[in-house]
Amino acid sequence: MAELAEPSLARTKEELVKAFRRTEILDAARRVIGEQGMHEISMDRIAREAGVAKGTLYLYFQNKDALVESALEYAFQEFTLRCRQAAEGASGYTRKLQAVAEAIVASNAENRAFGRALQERPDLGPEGRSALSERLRAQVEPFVDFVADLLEDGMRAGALKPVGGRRAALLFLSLMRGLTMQQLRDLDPADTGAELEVLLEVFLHGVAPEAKP
Amino acid sequence: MAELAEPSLARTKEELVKAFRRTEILDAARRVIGEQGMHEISMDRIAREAGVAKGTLYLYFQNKDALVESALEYAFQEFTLRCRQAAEGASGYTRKLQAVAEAIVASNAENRAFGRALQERPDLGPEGRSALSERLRAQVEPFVDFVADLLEDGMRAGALKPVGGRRAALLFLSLMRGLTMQQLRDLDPADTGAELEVLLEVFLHGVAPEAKP
Amino acid sequence: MAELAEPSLARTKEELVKAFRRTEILDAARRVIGEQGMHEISMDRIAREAGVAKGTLYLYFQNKDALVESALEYAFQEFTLRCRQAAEGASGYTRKLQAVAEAIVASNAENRAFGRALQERPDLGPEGRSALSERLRAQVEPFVDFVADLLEDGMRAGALKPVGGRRAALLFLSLMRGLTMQQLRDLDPADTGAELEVLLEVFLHGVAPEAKP
Amino acid sequence: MAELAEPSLARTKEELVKAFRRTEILDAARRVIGEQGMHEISMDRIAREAGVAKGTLYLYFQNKDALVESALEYAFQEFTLRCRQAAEGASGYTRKLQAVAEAIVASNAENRAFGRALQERPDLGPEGRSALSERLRAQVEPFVDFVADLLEDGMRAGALKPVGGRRAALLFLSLMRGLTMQQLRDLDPADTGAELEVLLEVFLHGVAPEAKP
DNA sequence: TATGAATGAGGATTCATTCAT
DNA sequence: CATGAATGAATCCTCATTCAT
Repeated sequence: MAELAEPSLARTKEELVKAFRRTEILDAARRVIGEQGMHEISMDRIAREAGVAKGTLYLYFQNKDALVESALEYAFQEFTLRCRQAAEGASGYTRKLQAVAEAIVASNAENRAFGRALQERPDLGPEGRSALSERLRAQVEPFVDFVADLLEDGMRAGALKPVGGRRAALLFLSLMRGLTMQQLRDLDPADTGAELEVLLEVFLHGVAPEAKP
Repeated sequence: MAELAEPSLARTKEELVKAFRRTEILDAARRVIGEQGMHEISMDRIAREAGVAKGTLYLYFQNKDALVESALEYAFQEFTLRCRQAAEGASGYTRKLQAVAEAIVASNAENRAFGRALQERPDLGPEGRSALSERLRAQVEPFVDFVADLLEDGMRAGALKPVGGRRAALLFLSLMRGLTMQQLRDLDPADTGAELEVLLEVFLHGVAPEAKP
Repeated sequence: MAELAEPSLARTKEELVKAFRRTEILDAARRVIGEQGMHEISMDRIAREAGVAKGTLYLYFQNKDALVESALEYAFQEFTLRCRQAAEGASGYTRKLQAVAEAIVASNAENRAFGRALQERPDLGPEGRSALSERLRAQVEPFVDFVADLLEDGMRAGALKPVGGRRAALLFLSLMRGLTMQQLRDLDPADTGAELEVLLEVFLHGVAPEAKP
Repeated sequence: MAELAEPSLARTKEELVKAFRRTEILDAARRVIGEQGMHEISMDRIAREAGVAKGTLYLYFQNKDALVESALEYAFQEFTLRCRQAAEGASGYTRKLQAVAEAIVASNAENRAFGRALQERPDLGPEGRSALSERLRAQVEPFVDFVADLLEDGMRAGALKPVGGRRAALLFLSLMRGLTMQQLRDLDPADTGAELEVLLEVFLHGVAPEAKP
């Protein structure tokens, strides 16, 4: 019986190894992207970072585009998951929002690739609907929707103006992106919390002083 | 006399011609950046667009990076000027802010290079303080300050919460960048106005419904 | 006893299996050569066609050149055998020649590898006396001699001008190669018979002494 | 007036230089093909042989295929021209044929590329109708026709059996190809003349109607 | 000063071959 | 023995930069 089981076990083991290697490469690619940006990376550099030969990359990915794309997808998946988990772990619409915001900040602090990708995606714009774009968009859209749903829950609860969940989500994410880029550039991690607080305050209540009736 | 004057005139004329050529090249580069993005451009393409030989580019710029950098600087200068003029042409802090926002949107609609640059700058981040970064930052900072001043005027007049002009400016510009990127990607120009209105509303008053006393 | 016998039997069996595998690989290689030509084939493709792993090929052949060479040798052997059998099955010099010609045409129709090899051998020429060349020549020469003998039989019987069997054989085979290549390229199989008839007519009546009544 | 003429002169000079370079590269490619065959050549090798940088090749040819194709075309053109001139310089159908045969032999002796190409063309066969094939075929067909016309002239004069000029031409060229390959391989140049004589003898008396006394 | 032909370093990709399992 | 993942040398091609004219 053990003998019968072995092949399937072996197959599973090999698949695990294969999946592990793939992930190692994606991790390496993510690191390189984080350091050099999406546009300056070379297969050589990724291979060195991953500790494999150049040719090996082509065993796991059809070509450079596919590899980069997968790496971004992978980075984004992790990022998304983290944000969703953060939201689940909090109760109340405002706290959920704050949790997501903190997850974004933390993700970015640990892994620059996502911030880079957010910053550099070259495939936006009408002429840029490349294959790369398609797969990434398939990741980005659900995430925007997730934030939008979060905000719409708040609206329904009367905690939010009815500006439309998706619009509000995009505005919120724009603000977060700005913070992310400050982080990438020069922000002292210690200050990020304070900045985030201001950001949420402004998002929720605006910069104008409250009208006194 | 004409003969004596000519050399100096010629020199002046030559300088004019030289400056003109430089601008022509920068314009061409800006167009190419707008079309293909910062990372896909080639010296060949710029030369063709500018109607000069490839070698000529190196008479006016030390290398590709310097040329691209100058082109972005140039695009940014024009953009900045336009925003300042818009602000000057409006009275009252809120109207000034709106005017600036409209100038940003219009700039972007007419010239994609600036939006592209905003989107793709690969040189941010601590390790990315390349020569390119330095010069651009020298442009970006004063512009942020300009917006910050605008907002601080509002604060002083009681029209703004005291969140700090610079912080408020960065938040505002983050929101504007989000809109800019939507524009680049797919936004119907007709809708941009509506989106802008929502954006300003949120920036000023937030998404939370006003507290009812 | 069975146990004692087994090892030798096993060895024999293994040898059979080994020989069989070898032949399978050669067959696969021949098919691939027939489809893609000698120069476009890859070890990968051969392995896939043979249904074995790439590494296995190296258990049976030292390297790609040796494998390709053996495959051509193998194809040529079969071809040669077929021609010899065709000659044996016919009586009379003219009929034998015709039978050989038909065997060549048929071989080529069924298996393009030989025609391909004939067409593409890159190793001819003084500087090209590669290892590949040597082994193939060891196959080609006897075949030319076989045709030469056939023709010399005819000469001896007075049915042929005394131009020398080997020369005549080479001329005959040149003509046949031309027909083979027409076949490879575009010849309608139905027309091949007619072309062959013309070919033999030209060859025979050129070399046959004029009949003096 | 001289000044007006100059630019056009300069242009002509540059064009000459350009054409010269192109020819130099084609010559180099032809040499390399002659030495290593069509399939083993690399752009590196051609560049070295031509004494230019690798990149330079791409100024004159779009890619490797285009270069190889042009080189074969070039080699074939020269070959064709030589054969036609040989035919014009001789009178009488038999002498013309002999002159062409000698031109073929001489071409091949001086320049192996043509023989190689004849030997290796990988683009024959139904599946091989590549772009390369098209251009080469456009060269080969007229040459076959030229030989066919020559032979048909002989037929009309009664010096040839009516087997069809094109068929006869293909048979003749098959025989010549055989001789060419012998040359490439090992034939002593001194013997080539004798072989050629036999070849013509066989070809002619095969196709010539039998003299009826 | 302007040109654009020439350069060659650099990058993506393929594939024969090896070797640990 | 058989496997097929891993390797890395080899190859095509691009493009920023130089320099003779």
